[in-house]
Amino acid sequence: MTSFLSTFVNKIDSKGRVSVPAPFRASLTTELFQGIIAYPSLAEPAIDAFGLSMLEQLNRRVLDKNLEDGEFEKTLLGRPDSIVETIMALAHELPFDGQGRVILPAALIDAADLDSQVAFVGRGNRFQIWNPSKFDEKQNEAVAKIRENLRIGST
Amino acid sequence: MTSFLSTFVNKIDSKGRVSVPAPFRASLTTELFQGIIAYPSLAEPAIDAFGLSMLEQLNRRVLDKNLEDGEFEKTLLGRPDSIVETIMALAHELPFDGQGRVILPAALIDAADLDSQVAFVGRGNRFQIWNPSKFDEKQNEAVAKIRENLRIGST
DNA sequence: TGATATCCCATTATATCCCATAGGTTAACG
DNA sequence: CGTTAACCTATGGGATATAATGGGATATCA
Repeated sequence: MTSFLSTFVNKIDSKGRVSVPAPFRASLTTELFQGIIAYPSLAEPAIDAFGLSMLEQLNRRVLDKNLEDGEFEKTLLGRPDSIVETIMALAHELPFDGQGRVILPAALIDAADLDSQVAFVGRGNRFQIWNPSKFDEKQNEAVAKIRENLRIGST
Repeated sequence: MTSFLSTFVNKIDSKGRVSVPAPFRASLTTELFQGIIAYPSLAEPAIDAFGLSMLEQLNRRVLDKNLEDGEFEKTLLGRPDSIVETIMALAHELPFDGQGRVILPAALIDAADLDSQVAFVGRGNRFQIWNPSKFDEKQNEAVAKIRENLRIGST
């Protein structure tokens, strides 16, 4: 099972390139497509990302479901509101260059409000890309909330 | 598994030609027919498209289903009202030119209300061609709906 | 033979390849 | 045990390749 851990902050260079942290790349060495799938998070101001096989798993599940229902028409018609279809349209295939960098498309830069530096945040089976200062805030809030709950629970 | 991802906006030139995005063409390199199958979406103001092998796969499944149901008459007599057969009649084979472009027939231009620019929208196992501004609306609605569901689900 | 579609070549912006360097870490070795 | 060597990661930049697009010339068809 591929697994993304820890947080790394890297620079976006003048050509828009940014190094994917080596430990994350190491989790993707077995992927056929050497690169990442990335799309704007629908829940947060960040980019969600993982390897191609994760996406294909999603895709195959949709197709299999249609076919096993005998509803192959759905493959033709699509389901305009399906989450998977919406994400397919938003997702980008970002290949690694020889040095393990990717170029983030403008749409993703905007969605996560990225600047010169980006934070790669491990989330287990996927990872996220954040504006480092926004992530700090988010993280502090999350930690505070957990501590608050612990405090209440322990009294 | 061929898979169409992301959204690309390209121009229709004065001769009616439009480049199919290189990543989509790359997903079709193994196809016998070098081009796309395209038909007006029955669900949305857009063009649905994929490679020939996907069409053949669907065709085969319809035939198999008729035969295993013992409904041989359907194969011989046809079911003019079946979705698959209706789409067969609406579909166009659009070959790539040397530069990977296709010419969209007037019927498809009309169906999707296309103008000088078109959006190629990856949908996993197929892709769509939209008027870019109409697609923006559609996509924004879809994202808003998903966010709404997330918000409700998380409370 | 006129209209439409196909082939071929040119152009420009962008992305990719390749090489180079700096810093840090690990390995090797006297 | 300390010093040197080898390596890897992140980063930078010049040269090259590719994608999208435009347009002239040729072929095809009714």
